[in-house]
Amino acid sequence: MTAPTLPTPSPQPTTSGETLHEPVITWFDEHARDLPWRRPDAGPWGVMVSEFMLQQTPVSRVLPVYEQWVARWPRPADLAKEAPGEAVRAWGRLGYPRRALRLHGAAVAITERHGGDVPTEHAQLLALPGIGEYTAAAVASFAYGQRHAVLDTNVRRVFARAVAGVQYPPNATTAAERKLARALLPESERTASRWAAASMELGALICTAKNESCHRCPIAAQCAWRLAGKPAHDGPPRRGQTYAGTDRQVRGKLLAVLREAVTPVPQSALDRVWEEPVQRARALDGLVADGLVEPLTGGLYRLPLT
DNA sequence: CATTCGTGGCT
DNA sequence: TAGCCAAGAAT
Repeated sequence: MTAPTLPTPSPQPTTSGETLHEPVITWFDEHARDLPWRRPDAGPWGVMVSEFMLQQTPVSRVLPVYEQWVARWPRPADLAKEAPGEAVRAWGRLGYPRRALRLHGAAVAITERHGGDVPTEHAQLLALPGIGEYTAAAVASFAYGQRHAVLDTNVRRVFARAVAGVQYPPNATTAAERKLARALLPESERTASRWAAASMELGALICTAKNESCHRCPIAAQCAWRLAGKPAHDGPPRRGQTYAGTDRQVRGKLLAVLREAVTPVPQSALDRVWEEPVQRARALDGLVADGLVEPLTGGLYRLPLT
């Protein structure tokens, strides 16, 4: 606190990991949300279930469904022995129901190939259906405390602002971002996994896409974007996701009917969800092709039993 | 590398 | 109100 006898650092990289880790982790220790998948009793399977559900889906919507899932299927083997359609039904209205199918498939693979335990190796996780670069790193880091660059949309935004000095990261993850994430990764496993969770939480709570709260940010003083006067994003506008009138909307309506049905549904019932017959048929075909819907003889449909 | 794939709350 | 946005993966 006194006598700054050390020479002023002024390092080459304007933002080193050391200048970020400590304040962000300290902030996290104080402000982290108490989420069920962060509690010790969640275990690797709970972490994995949460990661599937959180893909493109807000925490608030995941919470109730997560609780139901882990209560009903406390281990991968419990889910594996269910019909895949039950996973789709229990997915409810979380969206992107293929995730439910993939999570079920991952549970089957874990049961068959890994003795029922969520694998610990990044490469093994990556080989499971529905697990990509981000989720593999997240599970390895959050569930097993390993040292991985966990690069989700929140972390990418934090890096874009704090380090690159721009408002938003590129549309798709770039090699430069991966390189930066690795360079900023703390040396020790323990610190690296905390850093992963902390930097993600910072993006989710403080360094948000809109209405960011710089006044509460632990690294505001070093943030390149803020220091530059928070310039607005320039370049091509980011493609908005349209929804109304798309096949996705039709698929959603079709699947909603099938989720509610206890017995196979006749074609006529599905026809009522959408007027336009060509698009309706295309959407239903797509669901069948994706394995989300099982066609039976006699024009009946149901959620997949196998 | 660009698209596709749900859903609902918020501004 | 009509976008905009939310812990991506697969193709």
